[in-house]
Amino acid sequence: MLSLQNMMKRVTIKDVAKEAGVSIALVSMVLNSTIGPDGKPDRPVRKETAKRILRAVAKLGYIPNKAAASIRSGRTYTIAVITSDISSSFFSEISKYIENLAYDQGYNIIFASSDENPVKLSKVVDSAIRLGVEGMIVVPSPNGEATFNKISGLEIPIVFLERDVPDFPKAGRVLLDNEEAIRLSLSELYDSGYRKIELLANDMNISTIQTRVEGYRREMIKWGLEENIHINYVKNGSKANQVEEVLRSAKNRGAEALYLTSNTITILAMIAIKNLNLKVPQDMAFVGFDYSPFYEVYATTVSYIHESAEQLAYESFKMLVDMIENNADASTVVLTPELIRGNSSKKL
Amino acid sequence: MLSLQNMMKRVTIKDVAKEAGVSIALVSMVLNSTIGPDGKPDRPVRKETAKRILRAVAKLGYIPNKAAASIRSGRTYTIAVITSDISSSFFSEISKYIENLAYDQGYNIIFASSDENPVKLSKVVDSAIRLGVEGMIVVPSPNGEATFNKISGLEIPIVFLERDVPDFPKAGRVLLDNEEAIRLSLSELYDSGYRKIELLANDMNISTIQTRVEGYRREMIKWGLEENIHINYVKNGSKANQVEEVLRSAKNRGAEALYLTSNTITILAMIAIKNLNLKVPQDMAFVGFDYSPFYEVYATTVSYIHESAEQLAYESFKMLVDMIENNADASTVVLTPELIRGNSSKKL
DNA sequence: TTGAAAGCGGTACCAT
DNA sequence: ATGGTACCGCTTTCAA
Repeated sequence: MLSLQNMMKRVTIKDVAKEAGVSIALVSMVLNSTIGPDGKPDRPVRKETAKRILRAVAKLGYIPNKAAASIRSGRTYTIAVITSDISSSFFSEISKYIENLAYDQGYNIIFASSDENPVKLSKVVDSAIRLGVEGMIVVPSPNGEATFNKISGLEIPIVFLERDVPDFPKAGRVLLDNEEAIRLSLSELYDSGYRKIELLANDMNISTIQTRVEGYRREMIKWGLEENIHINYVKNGSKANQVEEVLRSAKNRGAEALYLTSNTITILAMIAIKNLNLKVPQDMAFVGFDYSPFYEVYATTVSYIHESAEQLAYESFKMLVDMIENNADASTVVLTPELIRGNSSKKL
Repeated sequence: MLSLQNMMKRVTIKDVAKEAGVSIALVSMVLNSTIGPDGKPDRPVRKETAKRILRAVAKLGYIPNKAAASIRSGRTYTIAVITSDISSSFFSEISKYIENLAYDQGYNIIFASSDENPVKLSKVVDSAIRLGVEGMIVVPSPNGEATFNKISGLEIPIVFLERDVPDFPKAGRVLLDNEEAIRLSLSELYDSGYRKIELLANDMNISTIQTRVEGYRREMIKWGLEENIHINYVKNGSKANQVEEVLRSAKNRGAEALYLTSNTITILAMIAIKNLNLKVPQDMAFVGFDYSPFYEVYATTVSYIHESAEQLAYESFKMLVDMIENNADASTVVLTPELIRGNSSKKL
């Protein structure tokens, strides 16, 4: 029966109308009617007719053209999800959850990566706008303010995920309680007896990192360990061997433990530690940031700050849809991190 | 200046035409003109006028509505990429390459995961069709034939990536030379002195796995090792502890090495081996399938069959675009695998 | 309960 | 080199 469709032009609403012997307006009505809370369709159509139309739809294999629908209705039911890198395990996990949520609610998702690059960000955002996205969930990359301004200027709702951009009243936010994350991470190391705790961070202009760096400084000072403060920046996009250099120096000056400030940097540090043949936690202890499946194959079980990808996905999607459909005000959701204990931060 | 746009309706081609004092037809022309090989625009428009139009575009911040364009032109410049799981490292790497290629050529990509589930596959495909994709790159999941038939029935070009579906003349294919992959993998183990080589595979109804299983059997027989043939199937979606069970039995019957048939199964095996405290390669040698960043954090360097994600992405995208734009016939590209040697298959 | 027709934002053809 | 206008497939009044 599929062969009937072969070589035929795509079937349109007109074809369905003709087949069912009704007007195209009626077909549209029937196809867009939903069952209301009272159990009946929300459109006044005779059951008979509706059935005839549905039969025609099935017979012809009609698939509505969303583009056509959207230009008239003004709705595209499409949102963009822009992370720094869809191929990163943490963000791709979030993406997957969002994808599934969207599916269930009839939204389409456009995924894109900013590559932490403002030019690329601007390009992908433009493309999303051309496609008519109704909202965006974005993991802000450095120096993206101009682009975010553009989005706001077009009145497109935006939700910042996992990283904040200051002075942006119109954006929703789903963030981690960074102060708590810092406390959890550093206390774990401190309580295990480590004192020479160094920080490792990506050298990126995003507020999340700044907060984490400041928090580190504050905690260390609180413990009277200002002497031991060492903040190591690694250039964004660095490979493991560059991190090895950093760790070698740290080790030379007696570093015992690492406070890691992001998932990316955690993985790089793990590789560097392995390549330097350092034993964990004896030669170098650490608490990582965010779960990664990489941990499963690592020689030592990893302690890390856990933020739920599923919750991040759920909150951001819900907030965005609320902004789109109910014109809800931008709000901020702060998630509480959790410490997962492995051997990488164990007391010696 | 952005504030000018605030609270304004989205600017359309009409506004640009008015601002520039020309007709909308001309605006469309100018915006769609490309620079030909002779260095001049391929549309006859006076430079002066063109400049004026472009200025108006910039001033108003005009962004064309692709949906509107597509319903008239019939082109959406959108393709779907459907892998088994975008959050898997191998496929997300491929996805990223395709994304970048698409960008450069003005195509938009819709990503989706089939979750190796025919029902989910059918859903994501329907949604892609509604969005008007002009072609699809798909990693075939088990029992997807009905869905692939539907796509073909609609005359939508399709390229199968990395896995084959037999009896599908209309689909393009970008595959690995499986015979060569099998030879490379098994010879490496054989040449290193391993004889009790067992196979580990996902229990999935896809031809790629069948081919690899048959190849294993053939090679083992060729070496007079039919006694040692052991094919271990692991249910799709299994966790590492289920693989541990399998490996425990294998070890008990004296298995020395594993021939791994996919990236997923490789990672599961690596985790299981680690959890069982087996030394690699002394207690258990293996050759993995496809690169994964996971290898970087593993205690042993990993030997694996390498297929280039970049090449896979390039070939499949190129083929699909050729089918879309030039009505090219479906063809098959077979990529040659390479063996990357690590210590996991070293001679003892 | 149903149909006619306007119109969404563009593109493509035909005139000029 | 430029403009007029039909038209793409659908939704949305409005009238019947």
